[in-house]
Amino acid sequence: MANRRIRPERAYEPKDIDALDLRLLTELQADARLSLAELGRRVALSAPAVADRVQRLEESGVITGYHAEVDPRALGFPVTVMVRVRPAVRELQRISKLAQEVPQIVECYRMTGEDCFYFTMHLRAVDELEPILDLFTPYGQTTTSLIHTAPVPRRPLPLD
Amino acid sequence: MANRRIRPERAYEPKDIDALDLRLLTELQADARLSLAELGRRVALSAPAVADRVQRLEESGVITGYHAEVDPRALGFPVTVMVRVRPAVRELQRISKLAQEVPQIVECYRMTGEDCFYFTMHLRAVDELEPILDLFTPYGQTTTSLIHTAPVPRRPLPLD
DNA sequence: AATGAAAGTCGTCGGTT
DNA sequence: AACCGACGACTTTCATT
Repeated sequence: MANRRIRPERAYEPKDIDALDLRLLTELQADARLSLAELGRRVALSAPAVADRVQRLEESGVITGYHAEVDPRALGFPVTVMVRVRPAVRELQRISKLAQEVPQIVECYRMTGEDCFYFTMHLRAVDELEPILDLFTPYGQTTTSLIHTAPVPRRPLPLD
Repeated sequence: MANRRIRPERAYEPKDIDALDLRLLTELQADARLSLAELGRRVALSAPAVADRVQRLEESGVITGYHAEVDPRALGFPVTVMVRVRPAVRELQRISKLAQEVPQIVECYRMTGEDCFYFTMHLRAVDELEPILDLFTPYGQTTTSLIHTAPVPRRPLPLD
């Protein structure tokens, strides 16, 4: 067998993030459209100082993006589905690739356990479900759940 | 048994969203900090017109927020865990409540199937896992997976 | 429903502490 | 690392179409 060296992702390095950075991150997680001036008022810093810090957080990869959150139902996607996949042997890559190619899938993760993939998708109707699942069944066993409610809707990381 | 009337959430109503709105939503999903002026340039509309439309999308609940996305690992949460819960009888409410109360949990959903809750959390170390799972085990059976990678990192709803 | 113009606010840059 | 001041850009409001 080939000598496969495993290269772990760079281990966790606590970039030097201070309490002020955490406050800025908390504010921006709650409202990404706050002006730099308003952020400055909230943390008692001038706008240029805030701009510097935010730019540093972006460039160091702490902030990875700013996104409007939309309600899929309001946009004609009333059905949200979570699918777990237990892959057949040697089909891991194919499942990753398929997930990337199906636009209705808004996230897919690889994890430990038998069902080592899961993905979430938003559909215009339940009719859309079967043809999508049929894309995956050749390469693994799927378990599908319709999402009803969100006891905890997506919320920010607590940074206190 | 009491007469329990089930009130469904208001059925999906296609709010009048036109192609221009969808373009604005696509832009704001990709970059929530775009200025109204820049949005206007991209969709060939004046800044006040964009401001009107965006405000309408916010007030009608299509846009539910603007959030900075952060990398949990860069902030000292190198462990991401997905937990499914198969509740014991009559313990559904208690599980919802617990999920709300554990700050490391960043989302929790109720769904169809035997494991009818799932939640995701970010931890500073695997040591944190056991005490959190122990909060839930009195009320249901948990299945835990460590998340490795994201074949599809969170991405916007396709609105074409 | 969108535009153009005006007033106030904001982002950015250079220089300073 | 943060502040200040200045200029250009942006946001917001209002009158107009």
